[in-house]
Amino acid sequence: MVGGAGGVIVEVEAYHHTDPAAHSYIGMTERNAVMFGPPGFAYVYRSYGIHWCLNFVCEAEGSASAVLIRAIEPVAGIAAMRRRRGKDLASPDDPALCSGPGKLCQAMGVSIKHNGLALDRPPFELRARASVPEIVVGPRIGITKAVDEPWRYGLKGSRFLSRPFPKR
DNA sequence: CTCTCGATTATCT
DNA sequence: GATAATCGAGAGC
Repeated sequence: MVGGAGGVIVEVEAYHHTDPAAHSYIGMTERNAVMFGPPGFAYVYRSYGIHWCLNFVCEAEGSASAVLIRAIEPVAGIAAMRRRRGKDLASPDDPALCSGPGKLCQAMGVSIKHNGLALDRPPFELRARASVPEIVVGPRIGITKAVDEPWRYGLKGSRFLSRPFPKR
């Protein structure tokens, strides 16, 4: 979680430098430089000029890989997140609060200030899951290249996914 | 409920 | 100047 607000990650997408849709595909730029650095850091960028997206830099043979956080299940700081979203969400656990890259970043107040920060120091707090949940895999969403690559991972049956996964 | 389309701005070519 | 790993509103079924 981030800065006292956050929740359980329920959906992610994998990217690495051989992926045409990844920012690290073309090569290192000023923006994605953190992806080429050591793992365990946050990579934050702007999408369509108005949304923030949060990634975790991962270790994958030094190949500039990262995981995009697509959705979380709100657990802490829900009131603060609702305030930041500026929406009148009917139910306290409304999936619309964090069911998407842009939404969860807005909810947790993630911005360019968090780019390149370590995930094991404030305001970040990364904790391991108590047990291994059931995971499903599916095609990725919201990109224009290599959409069919099955690199989207989600928590099976979660109501907080940005979109439901296909049956398998 | 599903699908289409416009908004908005840092970054890249 | 063109592009984008999205969101949300609004039209059409």
